[in-house]
Amino acid sequence: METTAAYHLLRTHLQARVPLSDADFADFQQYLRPMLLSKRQHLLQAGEPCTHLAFVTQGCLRSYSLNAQGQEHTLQFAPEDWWVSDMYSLLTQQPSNLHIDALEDSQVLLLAQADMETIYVRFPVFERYFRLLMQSRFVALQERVNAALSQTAGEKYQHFLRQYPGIVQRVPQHVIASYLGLTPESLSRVRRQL
Amino acid sequence: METTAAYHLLRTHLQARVPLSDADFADFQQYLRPMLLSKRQHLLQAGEPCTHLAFVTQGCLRSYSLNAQGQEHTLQFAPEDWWVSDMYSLLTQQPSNLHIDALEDSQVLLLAQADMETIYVRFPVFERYFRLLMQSRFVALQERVNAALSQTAGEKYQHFLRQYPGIVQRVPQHVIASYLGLTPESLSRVRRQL
DNA sequence: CGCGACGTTGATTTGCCTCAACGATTGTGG
DNA sequence: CCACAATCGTTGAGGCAAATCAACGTCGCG
Repeated sequence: METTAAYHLLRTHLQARVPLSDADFADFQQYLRPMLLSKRQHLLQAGEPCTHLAFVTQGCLRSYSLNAQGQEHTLQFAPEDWWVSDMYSLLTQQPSNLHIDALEDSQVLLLAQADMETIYVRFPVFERYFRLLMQSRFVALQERVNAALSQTAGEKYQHFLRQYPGIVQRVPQHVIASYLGLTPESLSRVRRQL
Repeated sequence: METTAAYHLLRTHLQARVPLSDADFADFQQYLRPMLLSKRQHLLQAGEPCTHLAFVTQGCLRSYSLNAQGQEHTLQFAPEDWWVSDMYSLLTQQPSNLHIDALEDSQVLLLAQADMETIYVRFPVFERYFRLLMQSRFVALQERVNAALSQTAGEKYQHFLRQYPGIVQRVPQHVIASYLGLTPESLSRVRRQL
C-alpha cells in the first residue's frame, strides 16, 4: 500500500468520528510517519519506553505481555483501522511492560507522544477524538473483564468469535488462546466440541 | 457532609488535573445534583438505561454484573474522589447490564449525560479532563486484564492489596472475592496462607 | 528436502469450585 | 434491652474444568 492510501484511510477514519476539514488534516499529516513492518517484527519491546501511537493501515499487530515463565498473554489485536501502543508507558514515560509486534506484514502511521500536546492545542478536535476513542476502549475492556470473571473457556471463545469476527481467520490459534487466557491444548479441545 | 464540602471536593479534584477557574466551576456547578444513598441503596439497576455520571464525595459505591446463576461480579469500587457509572449504557443509551449500589452510606454528585454535550462546548477543558480520566481508566483496566490472564488466586489478591490499599478495610470480603473472580471460600483459604 | 511452527490428542495432575456445616457478628423488631 | 434473623467468614470433603506433560502428524518455508 502506498503512503497516500494510508493517509486516506486515517483521514476517513477520523472524519467519520469528528469534524475535521481536509485542510486541517493536510496540516496534521506532517506529524505522521509511515512505517512498514514485516511479520514478527517488533514495534515495541518490553523495557523500552513507548514513544509513539501507531495507527494500523495494513496488516495486523498485537500487544502482549511476557511473564517470568515465558508465557505470552495477548492484550490487544490491532488490524487495519485500529490504534495500538502501550498507553501505560506512553503516559508515564516508564519502561514498557508490553511487546508489540506484527502478526502479518503491516503498515502503520506513527504519531509521536512528544507531538501530542501540540496537536491537542492546534487541533482541539483531537482532544474529543481521543476522548471518544478511550471511552469506547474502556467499555470494551470492561466487557472483557466481565467475560473473564464470569465465563467458561467455551463461552469465552464463542464470545470472542462474535465480538471479533474475521480475527480468527488471520491469527494463529495459539495466539487466540493467549488472548483468552487458555492453553493452546485447551482451546483445541474447546473447538472440537462445537 | 453538607453540599458545599461536596462541591469543594470535586472542584479540588478537577483543578488538580486541568486548568479550571473558580468562576467557571461556579458556573459548571449548576449541572450537578447532589444525592444521598443509604448502604445497599441502588443508584442503577440492570435493565434501566444509565443517564448520569456520579462523582462520589463520601462513602463507597460499586458496580457489578449479575449473571443468570445469580453470581455477582464486581467491576469497580468507587470510594470518595471517583466517578462511577455504566459507560456502556451511558454512551449507547441501551439498557444497562450493570448494577450500581452503595457499600456504605454515601453522597454523590450527579451529572446528566443529557448535559454533557453542552458542558463540553461551554467548558472545553472538560473534554480534556475526561480524556485524561478515560486514559487512566483504560490503563488500569488493561492491567487488570493482564492480571486476570496471568496470575493465580493468591497473586491476584496480593496485587489487589497493593493496588487498592484501604479498600480491603472497608469492603466485605466476599465482595472482594467477586472482584477478583474467586469464590468467598477460595479467598478465605488464600488469605489463611499469608 | 528438512526443519520449525502449529494444531491435535491422550494421560495425569492440580487449583479452584461446589456443597455442606458451623461460629461470630451485626442489626432489627417486639 | 433482649431474642432472633440475617450476614459474614471459615473449614472440611469431594469433584471438575482446565493445566501440564508428552507424543505425534501436518503444513509451509528457507
